[in-house]
Amino acid sequence: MASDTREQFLDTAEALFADRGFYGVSIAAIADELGLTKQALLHHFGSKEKLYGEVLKRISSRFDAIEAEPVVPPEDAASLLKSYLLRLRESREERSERTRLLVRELLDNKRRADAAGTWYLKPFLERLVAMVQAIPNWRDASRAEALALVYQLLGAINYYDISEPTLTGIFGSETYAELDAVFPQQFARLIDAALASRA
Amino acid sequence: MASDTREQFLDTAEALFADRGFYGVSIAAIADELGLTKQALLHHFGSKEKLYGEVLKRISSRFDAIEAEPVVPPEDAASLLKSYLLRLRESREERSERTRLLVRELLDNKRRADAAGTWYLKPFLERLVAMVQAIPNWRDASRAEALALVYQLLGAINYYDISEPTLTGIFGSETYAELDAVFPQQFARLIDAALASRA
DNA sequence: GATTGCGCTTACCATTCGGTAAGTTCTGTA
DNA sequence: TACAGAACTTACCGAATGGTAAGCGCAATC
Repeated sequence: MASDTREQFLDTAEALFADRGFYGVSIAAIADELGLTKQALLHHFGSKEKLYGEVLKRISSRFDAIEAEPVVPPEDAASLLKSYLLRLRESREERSERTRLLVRELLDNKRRADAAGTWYLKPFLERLVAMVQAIPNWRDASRAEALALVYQLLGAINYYDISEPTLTGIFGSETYAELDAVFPQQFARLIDAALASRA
Repeated sequence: MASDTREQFLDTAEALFADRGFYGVSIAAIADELGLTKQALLHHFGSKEKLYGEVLKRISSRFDAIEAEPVVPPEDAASLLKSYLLRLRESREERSERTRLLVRELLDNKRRADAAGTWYLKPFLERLVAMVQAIPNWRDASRAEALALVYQLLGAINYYDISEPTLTGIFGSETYAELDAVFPQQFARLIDAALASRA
């Protein structure tokens, strides 16, 4: 059960980093969560930076796993992309923590470019761009155009994902629930409209 | 020149908080930037939290300023919203710092809900929702539906805004420049398509 | 049955953190 | 010219930070 502790450290570190950010979490706080001392953590990971790096690495590998998923029955390219994006959205429950961490990394990696040198998003984005360019309307679109579209759609999901506390704060939890119920349909319409926008 | 120093503190604090986050910046670092001591900062603001609160307040008031801007010639509601969103996007240069800070606040305000109790985004969002509901196609849309749309469009912009370092890191600066050139047109098309998506 | 190495702890350290206390220097005012 | 208050500074402080050093218990190995 040696690597079990390691895995538990990575789990709670991921959760806490997502919640409070790199500088907002002390290694002692992470260890406390497991009833261990911070030196136990340092024993396994060497330093806080390395722990953070391993958390990112693990997320990266999970992205690859999503990619590798069988992409359901071979439909036309447009509905393939659509179903992929909708599936991405549906997995919010399990994904929101990762999204928060990812957005924090987007904000921070200018300063800590060394650790982020892995660019774990790259294959994910490439895959999406390829899916867009497989759609007839978009065949003649440049890579940049396809990427712009992809990024706008991802932004629509991810920005919403990190806004739950703020939105409930502003509008109250019942209005937020209503919003959350409506969001997927609206997003589906947005995808359709965006993909059709290119004559 | 008394309030000048105050204003300078707010400026550099805003920049540093946007860059590194609340916990990533010490008040000493902010003061150093101006060649002053952290006690000078405390003299003006009392505490780090209060300084942060004032930074948010100032951003909030700037949002109101954007709102209050004359909304150009009275066109139809749809192009009104479109031009507003495009103007919002165009001001990215001056806005990106604010966007980063805002996104950090979206991520953090669950923990620091007291300071964020102002919900400075509310009037801004309300205004956008009203603009959507003024559009014929969207007149019968629920508030939640309109809000979902608004939030998706805002997400498309803001998520992109905070991704510049990552995107240049992944694709190189020349590809990013290409992407950045294409983005506004693509966003304009996204708005059109989204607004038209409702029959 | 001694030894080795892993998982972990206690003890400790220098540094940095936000914040307090007590001046000092300058400027405007009566 | 005396005084008040604003704008700072130097000098601290206790707490928390990330990290080092050394050792303890225990299981596996020879």
